[in-house]
Amino acid sequence: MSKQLEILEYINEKIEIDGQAPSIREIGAAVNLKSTSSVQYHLDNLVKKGLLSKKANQSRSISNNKKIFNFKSIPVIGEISAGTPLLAEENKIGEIPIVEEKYNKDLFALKVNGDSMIEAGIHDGDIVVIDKNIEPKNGDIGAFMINDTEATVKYLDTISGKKYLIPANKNFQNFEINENTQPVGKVVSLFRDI
Amino acid sequence: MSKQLEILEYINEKIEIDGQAPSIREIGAAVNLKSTSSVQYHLDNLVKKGLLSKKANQSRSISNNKKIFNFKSIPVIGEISAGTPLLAEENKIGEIPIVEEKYNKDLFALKVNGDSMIEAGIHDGDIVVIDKNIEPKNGDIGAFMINDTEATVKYLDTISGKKYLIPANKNFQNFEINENTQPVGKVVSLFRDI
DNA sequence: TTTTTTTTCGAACATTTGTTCTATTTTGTG
DNA sequence: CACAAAATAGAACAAATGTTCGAAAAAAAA
Repeated sequence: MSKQLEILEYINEKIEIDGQAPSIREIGAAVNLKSTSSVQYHLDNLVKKGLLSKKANQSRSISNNKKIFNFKSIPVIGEISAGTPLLAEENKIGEIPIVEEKYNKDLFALKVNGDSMIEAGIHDGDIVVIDKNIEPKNGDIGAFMINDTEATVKYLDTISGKKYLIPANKNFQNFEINENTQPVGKVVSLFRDI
Repeated sequence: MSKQLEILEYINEKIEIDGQAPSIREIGAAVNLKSTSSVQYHLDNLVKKGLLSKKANQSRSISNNKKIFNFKSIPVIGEISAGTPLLAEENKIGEIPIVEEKYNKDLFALKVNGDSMIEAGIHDGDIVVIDKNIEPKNGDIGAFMINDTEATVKYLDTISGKKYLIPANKNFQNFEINENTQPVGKVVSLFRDI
């Protein structure tokens, strides 16, 4: 393997493991180059090739120029303990990753319970991502809090002037929205482990 | 805001933006502390509290001790260009994030085309994650290459001794596996934007 | 107020680290 | 082989950086 590649791989590995780039001398030691200038020589070439960046006169400032996919994570909410707010830490059962472009701070995820939405392709155990920032409109799938104790995922629609939560399952009944039903947000995506 | 918090936030911000921790003097300049030892004083306390870590005598080695969710990404394959291998770079239409614990190098994702699996809750446009490392068994949902030109997602099962690819849609027909049908892997999870 | 504790400063020092220069060695090529 | 190019070494230097100490200032407590 060429020295250049060896250096590149060592740097990437070091950044991955330590979260910090190595110093010139550390690189030299790792790839068996006894002189810092030998390392500099290869670093210069790697920078010229556009494979690395570094700041002048700043220690451990090497960074690789890979296209970076940045991910954020959002909390996953499971069963809701009585009397706790939906997003309380104790209801959290995990985190799921979201690409940065889709992320916003009003996103969270809910583990779906039951088969009431199975005809919409939402299965028991699926995790749905909800955007609190988007109020579900007629025809949307949304998350709703009922009596502050239960979170449910349903279609929202208006029938003869009245608003209903509508399951996607013939075995379930529509539920007329009352003052104890609060919209939480719109379902924007879905995850499933098979 | 307390100096300690101010320092903590500056460090986190700096790491986020630069991908590299600040030096003691940079911190001092940012939070208005004229002496490096004043900064050290607060850093020591933050380390004692367990909020930060740092390596002795190593520049820019401060790291925050947040619980880190590490994410990896896997390629998403769209339409397969004729004559190209399934995972060819030109067939790639994006990346999706995967939590590190679930990740392995044999994972990739496929954008689903059509409604043939809709009764299994897999819709047109969904993205299914496939593990090339797991050969689909009877009853599993798997990805298969047909004639090296088309990737399809179907149930696999044996009927009267013959192996079939079985759609989850009454309007589609079973397809008997022949020598031009190659299993690619098992479908292990699913993503959908709604 | 007095006392104690917390916080800040200044300066000096020791390492670490990046930079630059020239010379030597190795490698590739005609 | 002779020559040129690429790669490595060595050393010296400058700058960045972490560390430590004692004293002063500020804030909190008694």
